[in-house]
Amino acid sequence: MAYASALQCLSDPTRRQVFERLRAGPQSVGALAHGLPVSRPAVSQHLKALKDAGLVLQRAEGARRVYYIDPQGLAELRRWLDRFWTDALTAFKNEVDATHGTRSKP
Amino acid sequence: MAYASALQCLSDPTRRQVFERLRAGPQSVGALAHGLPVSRPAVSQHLKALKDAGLVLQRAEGARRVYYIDPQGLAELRRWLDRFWTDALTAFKNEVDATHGTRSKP
DNA sequence: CACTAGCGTAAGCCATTGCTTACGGTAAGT
DNA sequence: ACTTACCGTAAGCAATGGCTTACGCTAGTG
Repeated sequence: MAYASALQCLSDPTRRQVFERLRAGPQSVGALAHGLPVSRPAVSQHLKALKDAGLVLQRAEGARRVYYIDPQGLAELRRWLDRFWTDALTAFKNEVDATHGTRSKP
Repeated sequence: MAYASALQCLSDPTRRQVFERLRAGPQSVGALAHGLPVSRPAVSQHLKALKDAGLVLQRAEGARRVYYIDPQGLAELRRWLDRFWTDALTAFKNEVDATHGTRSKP
């Protein structure tokens, strides 16, 4: 259940901002910090959290570290949400049928 | 951007547990609290948060309040994630093409 | 009209956490 | 080799947030 850490990561607005900036493509830490309302170490910590959650990957490019989105992390989150979605919909439909058509508690 | 509050809601493990219990179908507050490792008021507060985030709905059934999942909240979260997913994939593919095939910076 | 069941809300406490400053360590440039 | 750029980590702090106990209110029941 890695979606738990992913959800917790994406709950923080600043961290989500970092993640969304990565959506356009790979970026270095400094480039990410430039334009965000927090310091560079803060961005670094957010990136570590995102990496631990399996949402981003990293490659060294000289002295700078370039981060980019890990599709697998997003995929797992999507699977969880999709499963949840279908389950909730069937439960919803069942409830409508039970309440509407016949008696709900025989 | 209501997905923000939805994400923050689902980040807490206990609150997510409450939400997942609702996946099977509508339930009252007491029924939800029974079996969870927290007190009933705690569950009540979680339900309020989920309701404010647009993830659950409520109906009065005599003295008891029955909560159930709001498909719309899930739908919005799904839309956000899907959009993110496609964007990230195209960026990923573009990067692979640029790094692999031709020059990345003309 | 009491009395109970079922919830929501308020106040308070404690843990978590996000941010900053400060420091250390590696890579590139001169 | 010295300096600069770039980054991760540690420590410390202030704020957020989840849980509990206590209280008040409404809906049924005798």
